[in-house]
Amino acid sequence: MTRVKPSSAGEPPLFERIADELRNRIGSGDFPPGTKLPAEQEIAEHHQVSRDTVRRALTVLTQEGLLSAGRGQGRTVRSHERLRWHPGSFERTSARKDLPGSGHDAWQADVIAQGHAPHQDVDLMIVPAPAMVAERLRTTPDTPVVTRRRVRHVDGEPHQIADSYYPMDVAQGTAIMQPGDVTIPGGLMAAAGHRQVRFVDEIVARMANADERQRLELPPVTVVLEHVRTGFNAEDRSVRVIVTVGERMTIVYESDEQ
Amino acid sequence: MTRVKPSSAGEPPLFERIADELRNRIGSGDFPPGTKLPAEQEIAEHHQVSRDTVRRALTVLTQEGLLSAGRGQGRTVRSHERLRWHPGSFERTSARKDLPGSGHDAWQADVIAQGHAPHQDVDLMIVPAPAMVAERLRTTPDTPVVTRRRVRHVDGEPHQIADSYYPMDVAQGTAIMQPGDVTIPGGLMAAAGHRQVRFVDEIVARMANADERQRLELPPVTVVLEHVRTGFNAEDRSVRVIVTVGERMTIVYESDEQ
DNA sequence: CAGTGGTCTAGACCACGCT
DNA sequence: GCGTGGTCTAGACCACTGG
Repeated sequence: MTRVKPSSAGEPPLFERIADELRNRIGSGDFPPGTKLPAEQEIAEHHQVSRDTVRRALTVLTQEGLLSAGRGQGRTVRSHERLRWHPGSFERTSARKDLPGSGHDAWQADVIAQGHAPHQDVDLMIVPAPAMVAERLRTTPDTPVVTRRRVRHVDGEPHQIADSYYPMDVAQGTAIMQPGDVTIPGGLMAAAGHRQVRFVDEIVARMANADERQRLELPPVTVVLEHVRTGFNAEDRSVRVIVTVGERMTIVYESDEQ
Repeated sequence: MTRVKPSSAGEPPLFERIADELRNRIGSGDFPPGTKLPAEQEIAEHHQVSRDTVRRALTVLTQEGLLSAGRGQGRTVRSHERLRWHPGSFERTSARKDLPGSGHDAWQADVIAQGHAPHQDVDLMIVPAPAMVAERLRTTPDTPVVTRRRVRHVDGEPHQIADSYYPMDVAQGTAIMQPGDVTIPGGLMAAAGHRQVRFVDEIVARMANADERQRLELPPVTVVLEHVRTGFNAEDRSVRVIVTVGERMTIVYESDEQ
């Protein structure tokens, strides 16, 4: 049944119809998350099409984030839950959310509130500034900058990258240079004597690059959200850039209530 | 030259190396926007691989938004300019940006400021509420709602979709029901007697669906940004949902200066 | 080692745009 | 109508995972 007719007149191509059918069955709960799909061969015989046609359908669904991939593993329906992230409240309410001594920053508190377990790995490095960062820190590309590279995990799975970049002179001799996952009440910027009084956020959708695919353990050709926050101090100098990249997350901004 | 070696040991697959090479040549200005690439056959012969392998490389680049596609048209390098959109300022500064009688709303002013020509098509319809909208308007799916469906063009090309949804009782008998591209100083909500005092924005990256591909004239499998704004009135009732979907745009939020 | 997905080929036919 | 990209097939071989 559900037999797909060979490329009939005018209508959408075979692989697209197969993709649509599978997408519907996933969406309708027919194939709940965790379900292992039949092998490509099997689906091909079932629909009376070539294996390659089935592969094209499955590739589309994989790129949409609905299926996992992997040699020798078969294909599994992924959970489609999206974690909500509130970058707007990160700075403003940090004083309230950072329970002193609790060891939880605003992101971790946010994840816990959504019923999941957060965890992050942090690497402290000095690197030549990537072009995008250099531009925002108003310096020349390849100038050395301090970066704290974070991979944030949720329930043990890598979930988002959050790399922050500081000019050398800002970071030098402050808590910013402290390695590991440190939580400082009031935030690293304040500890460094640079109160962040203003920020600009830029949000973009794009494909993950090779580095991101590796750090987040993503299949090839995956869509990610990129959020770049540039922070300015009281002298209106940009003193920090935070690049956050994640798949399957929802960024949430709420207007100030009045 | 630039001859790709046949699938050698351990290293990345052929099609990926070809994709990387072309991506670099595009990025380095070797193939500036507007350049027409050689035909698939030609590239295949040049690299001594099958046409299918070349197609896979080109498909990746197309999905990354670097190339245009199309039967009988060849492949062209697309402009990679991203338009900046400031949804945060849309509501707050609308009073300043809506020059009375100028016929320009905040979005149009934003586009003009970036040196481009805006234009929008508006359709007024009454439709059953899509699940996502129903949820945010706190009603049941398929309840009739009023929608103003916009396609916003930049320099004559479709650029983003901006569909707003209102509960029937809110829209009834107000300027919201006025067809066409109307610009009302102060905004439609105010004209309808519902001052929007608070909003929640949700931002997601995903693949374009069939409807969006058609309205925005996108190739299959394209990444889009989706921005959903839910507006609340003084009684904290959600009275409007605006769904904005666009490719190659940057969403910008700026913190309030102090 | 059996089964699965990932890469690659060679060829066929179709649909569409351009000139 | 020619040249282009889009779909589809059949088959080969490889790389990885799991029992």
